[in-house]
Amino acid sequence: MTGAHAPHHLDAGRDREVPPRVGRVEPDPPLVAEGTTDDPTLETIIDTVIDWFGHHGRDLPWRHDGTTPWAVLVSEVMLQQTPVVRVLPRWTDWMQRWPTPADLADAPTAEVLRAWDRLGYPRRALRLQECAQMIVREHGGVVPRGIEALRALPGIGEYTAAAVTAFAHRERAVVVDTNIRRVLARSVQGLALPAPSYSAAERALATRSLPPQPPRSVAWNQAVMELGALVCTARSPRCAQCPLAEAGCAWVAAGSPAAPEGSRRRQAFEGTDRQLRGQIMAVLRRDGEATHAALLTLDAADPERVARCEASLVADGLAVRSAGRLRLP
DNA sequence: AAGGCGGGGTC
DNA sequence: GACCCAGCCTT
Repeated sequence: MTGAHAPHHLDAGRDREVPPRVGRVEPDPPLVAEGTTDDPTLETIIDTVIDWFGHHGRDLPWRHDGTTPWAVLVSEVMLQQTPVVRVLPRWTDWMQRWPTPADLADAPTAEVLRAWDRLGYPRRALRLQECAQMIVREHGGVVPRGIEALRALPGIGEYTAAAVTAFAHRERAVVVDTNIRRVLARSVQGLALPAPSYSAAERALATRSLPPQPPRSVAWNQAVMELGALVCTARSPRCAQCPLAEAGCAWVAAGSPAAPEGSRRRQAFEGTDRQLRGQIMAVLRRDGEATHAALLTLDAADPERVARCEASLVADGLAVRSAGRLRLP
């Protein structure tokens, strides 16, 4: 890490001169890579969004020049379903404590779970440590290159493999997260929101939208994700501040139609096993262990549920039984 | 394709 | 109180 605190435009600035204005300011590279396009509207969108990122992108620490591929991978895992602001302090502490895969591989798992704190989905912490161990054992302690090798690591799926390829290795990758899905759904497809489940058609659209070569592809990955996070948000999109509103956004052009009345029932959380598991893990993080009797007080009305959750935590490797108590592994 | 899996901020 | 968040994994 250089320690530099260059304001904004970190990645775009490093990868490519930011175009001074909307529109094409230089010829594109030959369209050799699969999934590229010569659609002028799409080209305008790409240049516009990259330019916007140069001025408005956040100065996030894992974007700093010199951040190791491992540190980028850790950030991506932490960011799986957890907002940036909550990840920031945990990531900083984590990387200071365990800077390399070998460091994390050798750490006591109980300490790993404690350091994960309340980021949620603590199975991710277990998988991250397993991931570090696999990197040490099978890749000489170095984060491997290539989507296939990355996806073989525990906890690394399609998105994270692509994100590590783009943001750590600076190679071309089809990165599609919830932000990018939403920006493409609106700006290209004219939809208020993407469909609930990710489709092959969306993957094809993202592939088609991706510039043919790095560093421009990487700048696009980063910029479009940031636009979705800061401007083209799920709930109240800030279209007045959006560089695409008058540069070809299909949704705005269509009059920003509302989403069809969605009956997507979300899972409830109150009263679920997921909630109780979280409460049990909070006790274990604090005390290291707990008796069954103590855990029963978390839901005195339903001892079966407590027992079920304890058992599932053990089955997941998040806790172990020892001397009649539940404790961190 | 659907459902489980945390936790907290926001509207 | 419902919705959302740089998803992954199993069924």
